[in-house]
Amino acid sequence: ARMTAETVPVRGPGRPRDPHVEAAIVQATLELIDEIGYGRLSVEAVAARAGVGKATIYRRWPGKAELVVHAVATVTETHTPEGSTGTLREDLVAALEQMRRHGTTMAGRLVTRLVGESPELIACYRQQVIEPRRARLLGRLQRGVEDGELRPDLQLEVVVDTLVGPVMYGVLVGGAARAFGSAHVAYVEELVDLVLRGAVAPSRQEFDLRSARTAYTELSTH
Amino acid sequence: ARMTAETVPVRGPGRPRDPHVEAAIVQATLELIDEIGYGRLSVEAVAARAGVGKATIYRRWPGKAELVVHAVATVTETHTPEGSTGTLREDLVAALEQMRRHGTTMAGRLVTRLVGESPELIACYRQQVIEPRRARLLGRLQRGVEDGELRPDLQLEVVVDTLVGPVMYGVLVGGAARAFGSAHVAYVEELVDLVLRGAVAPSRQEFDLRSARTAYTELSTH
Amino acid sequence: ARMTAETVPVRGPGRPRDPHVEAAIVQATLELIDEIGYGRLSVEAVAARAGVGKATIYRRWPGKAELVVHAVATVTETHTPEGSTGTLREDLVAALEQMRRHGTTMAGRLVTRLVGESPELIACYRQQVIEPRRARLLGRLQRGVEDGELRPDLQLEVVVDTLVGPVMYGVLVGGAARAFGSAHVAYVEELVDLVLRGAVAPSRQEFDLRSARTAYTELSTH
Amino acid sequence: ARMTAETVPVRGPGRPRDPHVEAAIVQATLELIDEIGYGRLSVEAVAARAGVGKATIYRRWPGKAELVVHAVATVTETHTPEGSTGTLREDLVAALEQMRRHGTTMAGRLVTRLVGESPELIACYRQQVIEPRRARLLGRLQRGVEDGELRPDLQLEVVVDTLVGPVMYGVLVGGAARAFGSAHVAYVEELVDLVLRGAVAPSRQEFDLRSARTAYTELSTH
DNA sequence: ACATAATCGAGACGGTACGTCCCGTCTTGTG
DNA sequence: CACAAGACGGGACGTACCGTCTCGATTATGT
Repeated sequence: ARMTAETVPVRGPGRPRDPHVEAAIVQATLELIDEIGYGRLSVEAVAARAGVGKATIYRRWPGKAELVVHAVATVTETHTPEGSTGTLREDLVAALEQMRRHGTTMAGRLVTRLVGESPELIACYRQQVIEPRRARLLGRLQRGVEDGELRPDLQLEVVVDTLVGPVMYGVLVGGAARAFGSAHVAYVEELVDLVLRGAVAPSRQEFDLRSARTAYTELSTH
Repeated sequence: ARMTAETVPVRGPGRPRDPHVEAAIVQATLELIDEIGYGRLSVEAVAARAGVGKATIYRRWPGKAELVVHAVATVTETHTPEGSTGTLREDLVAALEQMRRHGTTMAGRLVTRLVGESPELIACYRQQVIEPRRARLLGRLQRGVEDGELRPDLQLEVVVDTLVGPVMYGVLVGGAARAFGSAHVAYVEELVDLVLRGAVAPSRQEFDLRSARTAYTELSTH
Repeated sequence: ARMTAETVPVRGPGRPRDPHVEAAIVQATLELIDEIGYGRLSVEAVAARAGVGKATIYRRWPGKAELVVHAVATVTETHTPEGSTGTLREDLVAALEQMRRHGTTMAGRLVTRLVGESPELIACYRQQVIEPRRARLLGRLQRGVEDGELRPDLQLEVVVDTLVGPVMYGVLVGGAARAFGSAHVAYVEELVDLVLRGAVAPSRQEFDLRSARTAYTELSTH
Repeated sequence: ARMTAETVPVRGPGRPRDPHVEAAIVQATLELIDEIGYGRLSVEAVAARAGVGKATIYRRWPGKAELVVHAVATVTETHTPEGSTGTLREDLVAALEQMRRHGTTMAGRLVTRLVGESPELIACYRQQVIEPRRARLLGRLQRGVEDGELRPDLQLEVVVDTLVGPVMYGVLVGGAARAFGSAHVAYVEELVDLVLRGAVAPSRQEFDLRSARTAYTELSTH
């Protein structure tokens, strides 16, 4: 089943779809999720608030879940800072920190609510939101290998998971990230340090990791 | 809101509640969650499958969410496997592997369906299933520190997350674990090796990690 | 397909249907047909006015058409004057006149609107409304034959049609009954006289028909 | 409300209307009324079957009702059969028989579907189909009176109804005509005989009716 | 023994929302 | 302009469940 509105609408005959209408629907959806939550949200209410017929919504998305995923993804997609100009460590921390913070925003919490709705939804969410970020992280790690900063024998896919997994798991279910105050960047730094320590090339060990050492230790004794 | 059926039903006059009925309801609930998911599950269907009147369900639980939490809690009451007697690496791999396999059982699939549904559901799941396992892993790591096997300056909570997170995230959402065939133990081994490499005390590095190195590499080139 | 609510509800298990509810629905239906017509009538509006859920209506009737037929039939069924105590001519005139007037009442106009909706509806209407009246007329004619008042060689079915047909056709489509003021009983009398003149036994001719001769002639020159 | 397409479409500038299009629409309309009835007919379906845009229909007729009236009127434009050259009885039987048979054609079935739909529809049908036939019958009866064959004190309008009513009522709703097989001409003959017996001048009674007496009697005892 | 009282299955009830079908109007691009 | 295609706001359709409420039939306990 189609999961999202076609991004390029295949200009056929007939009146073309009004992009303003789509924007209004997405806007109304986001507002309503924020106000009453996913569970209580109804397509009927979305249509009413957007000043739109129900059929206009169902013409674009198969159902409520897909509409919401698309709406959330719309909000999410933005803020994709391109370049990575810092240290490897800095870039990883920045990317994960952004991911972590995303989990605490409205949009992130929405997604949290949606994952697990159905296999299709998970697939949709992965494709739209997760994979791009994984890919970006993967690219940065690849460069690390090329620069001789990381060991050449790493399974980078696993390394990415080892970075992304704890953060997203913390967002979805809650682990140390919650227990020790996921609001703080120190958690992410500790995570990156741990993984990098096992990932950097032996010759660089001393050089790259001597930073941000104390922050988390101090925090965790609060 | 009350979350579970009263454990001791205030023995008074009148016909007592039939425990077989409760069992049938829970069974039907679990089956239906597994088959069609929480979202599409209806109390009506549960009643029909259990051969029970709707009122009989509402007499015990305030609503669908509470029923489901109770049912899942019933299943996931931990059957804690015995202690750890192997290497640190062996023990970690074993624990994570069990966790990963759990995600493919019915109970595990149930959780997948429930993640993100509601704070109560997550809380229940964490308390019943996750925390015991985290605690066990944490204990094993602590022993590793005491044995001098692991660095003494580690934030063990973060280390636990770094091990549990990727596995559970793979189960719930799918990452490299899915891409490279999460069915294989090699994924878990690669993960443990990566983390341990960053976690073992410098003096033990050479000693502990020279194993299971090739398996994953070979697999991933299939 | 079932066409009407079951008259005797086959007392099974479960909560029995509330007869007050049915009455309210029928009442609301009749009111709304009267106010806005069959075409503009909606089950939704009926439910709202009756203070009833839509499902409660659909539990009893398959759809709008059947509901309306039942409601109209309810109104119609009443006013079935049993005995026939007058002359043959008087009884026939009375019966047809009642039929004609019925066509001008609300209920009658409603039926007019319904006939032609679908073959099923016509069948339903015939069974519920027309056939009983035809049967009554037929019975009266039969008595006329037994009394020696009518010719014994008549096809009474055809005679019934010859009496009912013009009246109902006038109601449905409009003929002389409309053109000459269907509001007046004289049309029916003229019709009965014409038919009887061809139906009475030769020996009774002079005796039975010498009445009500002039009324219609006078009217038609208005 | 305007009822038909403009007959002369105000020849101005721009592309003229395609007459083929109009024909296709009318054809599709008639087919669909015959197949699913007026109630279930939709402009959308008409457009689809005619291979035409909806706007093209609404450009010609204000709505569904008017389209249908126009389509039906198109079909029923009377192909008036020639005069009457036989006996009074023969002519009446022939005229009514033609009417009866008409009810079994597509055009006739269309009318069945339309009766009672709306005042406009009935008016259109009466004007287009019924009145010409009534007028013809009336004329023939008038000649019967002039010839001294029929009683001079008859209300001929009522006599026409008494002949037309049963036949049309049988076609529309079903009476004895259905019960005894309206497919047979004997029904019409019995009807005509009954009415004529009450309508012929006393002096001619013996002379005119001694025919076709037995046919129906035999049929009805099958 | 027998009334009392809570349970059970079944299912009707007033509602809310679903996703679909048309209505009649309006934009497109192509003759 | 007319035309096909089809999007649009709107309204009703008939269905599925919600959580509540009778029903009649059980099944214990407390007299």
